[in-house]
Amino acid sequence: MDKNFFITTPIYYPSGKPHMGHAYSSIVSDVIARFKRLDRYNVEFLTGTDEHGLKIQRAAEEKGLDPKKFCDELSKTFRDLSKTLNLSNTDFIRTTEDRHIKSVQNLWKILENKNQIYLSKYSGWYSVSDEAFYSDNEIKEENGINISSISGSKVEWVEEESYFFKLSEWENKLLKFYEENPKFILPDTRRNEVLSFVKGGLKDLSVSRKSFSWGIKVPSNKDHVIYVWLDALTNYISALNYPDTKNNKYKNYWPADLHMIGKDILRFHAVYWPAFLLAADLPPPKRVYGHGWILSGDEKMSKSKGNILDPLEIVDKYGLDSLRFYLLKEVSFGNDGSITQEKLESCINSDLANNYGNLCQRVISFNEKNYNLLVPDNINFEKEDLKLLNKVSDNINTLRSYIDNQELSIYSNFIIDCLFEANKYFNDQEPWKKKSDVVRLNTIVYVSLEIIRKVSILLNPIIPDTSLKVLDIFNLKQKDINFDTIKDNKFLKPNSNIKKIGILFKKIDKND
RNA sequence: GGCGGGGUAGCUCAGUUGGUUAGAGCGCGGGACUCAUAAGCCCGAGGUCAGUGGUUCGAUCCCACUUCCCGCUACCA
Repeated sequence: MDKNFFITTPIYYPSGKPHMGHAYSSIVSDVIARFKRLDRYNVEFLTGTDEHGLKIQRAAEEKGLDPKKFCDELSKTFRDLSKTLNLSNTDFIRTTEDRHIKSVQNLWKILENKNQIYLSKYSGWYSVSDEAFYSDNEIKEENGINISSISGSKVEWVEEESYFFKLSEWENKLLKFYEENPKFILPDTRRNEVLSFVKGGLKDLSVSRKSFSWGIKVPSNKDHVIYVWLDALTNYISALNYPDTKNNKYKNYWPADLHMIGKDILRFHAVYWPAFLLAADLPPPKRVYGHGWILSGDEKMSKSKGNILDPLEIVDKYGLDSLRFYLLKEVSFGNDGSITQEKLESCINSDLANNYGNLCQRVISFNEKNYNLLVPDNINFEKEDLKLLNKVSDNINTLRSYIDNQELSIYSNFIIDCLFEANKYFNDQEPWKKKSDVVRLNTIVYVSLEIIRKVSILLNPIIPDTSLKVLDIFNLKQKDINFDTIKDNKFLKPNSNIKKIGILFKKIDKND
């Protein structure tokens, strides 16, 4: 039986350039996607851009560009980001694509036919830059213009006809759904927030706009465009060829296993999205995970504070795998985390250079001097050898459960722990003193090579480039990198050739 | 205001279904070694586990109150 897994990142609004938050959502999703592939799942991994709305329309007008042309440029920077971050996404969806427009309009018609959408009127203070409505008491006047007292951005009074989705009808059905699916929203603290929000009562949701035109037209009324969430969220099924629910992609991959998102868009994914789907008689996704934010030091990154760490600059300066590793290992997953150059440098030096890099270096170099780059033959495992190797082999299911519960920090720390033990093993066994005991010496070197192989496979989802570089010294190909070979304590063929290895991670001199 | 989460070593965080000496990494001090990117290994210093009171033979872990931080939400208007 085929094992299928569908994971998504949010689709990103391309009105600014990609920032660390985008990079983080994408990288953690990629780690999970890659892990599931190691475990021989067919993985569909979706990312993309959300391109409609007044903000984009106005920005395009200012530049005198056709909005679609404008979006082509913006979307490309996010497509490029996927490449820069070495994402293994299998698709990249844009909300301006025909497949998506068709999908959204179809979902709309179904909701309309099921009497879930009605025409009424909306009024309120609207901020274009925040894309949010504010109530009267959230507005103040400054220098003769009205601004939001929350965000400080300019607001305008909007009064217009709008279609509404009958969200209020879904309160109890959603609560029942949450109860029956206790792990639908993770982490638990986010789940609590959603629950108390829904229990507080749901109002019908405005799902169309007349005030601008850059969007997907309401099928039955060309004066309206479909408003943001009903448009954007639907991307997850558009990419599976919805409304054709009989095709293999949809059949294999929906409902999605995991929507990975930032905590700021949790409500839309955990309340509106399942309500839309239930209302259309479609199954909701299996899980929504709202991860934390990456702060610069202990502050939110912002232009005014000048503390923005651009992911592209970081990758350029420190290398992609260093950034990926840092975000996985150093951020307690689910909580907010922070990144600074100092912490990143310290992480690179301790974990990647001294611990992992140096382990590879010392073992390969020892092998070269004593075995001329051949895997030792004539070995005999003793207790301490098996203890080290089985630390990985015996814990495959535990590792699977870490990933399936999005316990990414625990997964990362398990690997670090293996590295410490491997270094300690090599130290304690003192192979440089065992040259007269040939079988023992063979075994120590063999075990050391094996543990490097195993750990490098575990690291593959996190630092794919470096992992492949290390596994290449054993002449392993992609097909050898999976959870079947990882269990094997004698995967390496005696007397086979291995390759020399260069410096994996250069130490960073703090005086630079 | 309501609800929720949290305050554990200099820093980042684990943990304890209540039970003799509370853990890891980084940083710091010392030691032995030499295969290695002056890396790795060993030892050590450092914590009244936010405060007060209670339950208990016994609380960092349970309860109450206080205080500080964060999130969600509401409203005073």
